[in-house]
Amino acid sequence: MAINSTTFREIPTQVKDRDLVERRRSQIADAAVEMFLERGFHKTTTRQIARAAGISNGLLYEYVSTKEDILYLVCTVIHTEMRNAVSDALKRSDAGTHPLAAVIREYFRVCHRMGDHILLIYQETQSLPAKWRKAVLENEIRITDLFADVLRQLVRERALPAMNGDALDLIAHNISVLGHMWAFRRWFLAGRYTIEDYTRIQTGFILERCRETGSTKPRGRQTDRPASDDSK
Amino acid sequence: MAINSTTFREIPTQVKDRDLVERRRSQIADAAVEMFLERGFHKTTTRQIARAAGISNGLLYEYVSTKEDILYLVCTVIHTEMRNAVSDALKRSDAGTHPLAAVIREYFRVCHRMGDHILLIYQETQSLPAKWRKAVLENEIRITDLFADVLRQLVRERALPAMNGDALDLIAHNISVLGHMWAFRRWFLAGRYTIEDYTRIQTGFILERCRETGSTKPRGRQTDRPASDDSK
DNA sequence: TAATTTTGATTGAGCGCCCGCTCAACGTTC
DNA sequence: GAACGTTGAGCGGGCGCTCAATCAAAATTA
Repeated sequence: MAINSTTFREIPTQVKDRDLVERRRSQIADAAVEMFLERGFHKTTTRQIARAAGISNGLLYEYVSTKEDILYLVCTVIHTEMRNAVSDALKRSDAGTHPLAAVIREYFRVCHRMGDHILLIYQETQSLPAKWRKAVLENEIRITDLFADVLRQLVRERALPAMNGDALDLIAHNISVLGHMWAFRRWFLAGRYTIEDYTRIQTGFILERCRETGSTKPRGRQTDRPASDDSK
Repeated sequence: MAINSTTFREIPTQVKDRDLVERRRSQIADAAVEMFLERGFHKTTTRQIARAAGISNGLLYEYVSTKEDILYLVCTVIHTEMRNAVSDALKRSDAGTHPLAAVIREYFRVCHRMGDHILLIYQETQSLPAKWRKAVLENEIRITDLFADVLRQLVRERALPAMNGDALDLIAHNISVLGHMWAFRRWFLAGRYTIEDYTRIQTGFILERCRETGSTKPRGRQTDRPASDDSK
């Protein structure tokens, strides 16, 4: 998995060859992801990472200057993969269902597949130096923004009733987090729901208000109310 | 904050005096909570904990046999406090609003107050030995169950429309997690919503389906549909 | 009651290990 | 023979945990 070029520039290195840096960092990140998933960040040693990446532990420190750098690489790789998976899914427009339902289904599928990775980010973000923690949290928001964009688009197309911005943004956050919820409560939820059931029920909740308006042509029963009826 | 007597018995000790054990463990847990909130579990040393608790680091190990034991104490203390806060809130029945709205408001208030504690549990649960991690996760479910109980009660009283068990349970989980969401996305959300706004909008989403049925006397517009209308 | 022993709580110096990180030395390529 | 990439032994320090010694108070004895 290639590493975001921004991240690439943020972490200093002595090595001149740009391509080599990117390749080595990918090796390192890929090896580290595996180990962090298994043992967690703190219980994994830099020696183990180097060995798994197939390089000496001295060389490791030519491409990275602290162990936290590695964690940052890992978080970036994970977010990049999630973002790509989600935005790929958004492109494949899925006929026959409500477009929002399709988005949610694809996203939840990603959360199902990458459950451990999501957990890892929740758990280890705090171990990053402030500057990079901020970057990681903002990556999280960038994924949420994908949903907000879709929602706005659907409102514009009248596939969803009009609503105010605050409510719309929160729906985007809810989609994000309800996906994550499957990841961090899977140990419990998977015992009583399949991911399909989970997706169906949650989609029901999220779409509640526009459910009866059909898939693309809303009857606008509620559109007369301008927003989410929470007029202060 | 007194420590759950179950936990009390789970952790072995050489000290005979039961009261003393409980008192000392409270000292230790209280000191540790503070330090874990500030520095995190891994960056806090047992020496620091002992010092903050006002005892020698040798004595620490008379009441606890590993550093992880301390983390378990801390998690238990936090869950006990949350559970108490929530179930206290449930007793104070709040007239004038939909009873579920009152529950959500009180719970979100607790999440707001204890945001850092909630984060701590999300982050550090993984560091516990398997046996206690399980116990901590189950404590999380016990809180969720409080909501499920309320929901069932409200359905019985017809303050909420009938719905099937799966959907009802998931609503309880959603309430839990949307409260947590305020904790772990506060750095972002607090910039655009007050906790009151957040509560209002989220309550709107959760109550969507029974919103128009009034606070206690539903008109039953939807009760004819037996469940959450997701008939497979 | 005074002296003595026993029991249980407490101390803190220190052991042993681990792990992040460095650096002198060594290829390799041009 | 530069320039660059790579190696791995080893330094330095930190930290979880232990244990012989100490203190306090209760129990026992005279």
